[in-house]
Amino acid sequence: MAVWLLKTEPGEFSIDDLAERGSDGEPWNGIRNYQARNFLREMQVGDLVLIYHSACATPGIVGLAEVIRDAYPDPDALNPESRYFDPKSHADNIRWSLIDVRFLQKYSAPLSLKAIKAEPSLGEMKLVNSSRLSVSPVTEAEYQTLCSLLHVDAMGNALD
DNA sequence: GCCAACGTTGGC
DNA sequence: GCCAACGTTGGC
Repeated sequence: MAVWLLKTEPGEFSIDDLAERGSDGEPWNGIRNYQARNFLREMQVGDLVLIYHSACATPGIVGLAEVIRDAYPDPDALNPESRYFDPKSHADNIRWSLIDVRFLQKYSAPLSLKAIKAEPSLGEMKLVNSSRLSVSPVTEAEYQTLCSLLHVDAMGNALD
């Protein structure tokens, strides 16, 4: 089971919005970057997903989700009415993919980007050194360190 | 709102 | 296939 990190702007779609979706989950659409898309295609049902809030007052990791549907072609790419319309995609060749995720946890104490950057052993995180990538893998070691800083277990439950 | 970083596009 | 122009991301 792999661990990933997905960015979202809370003004667009926040961890609270994901929580409201409950077990139905949410299609994580709108990824329009090849590197990010390729990571999406590697994701599998059951993989864990750290949810990161960007472009907000305190950017950081705010919660945990899980993948509930493997990557599939993004129908928005074919819809001229969609903000995610892609004129270069065609019905027999859609360039973009998405996955579905569902809410697991909202951390009572989020982990800020500032705190992540302050931890030397997290210096190789894609989040840190490839800062514009909206979908990125998290290594097992990185995940353990993050959980430790968040004071949670691997399933996001608070440790006291 | 500024702007640095960087991915994408398209002319040549 | 190079690279300048352009658009987007996202921290600050």
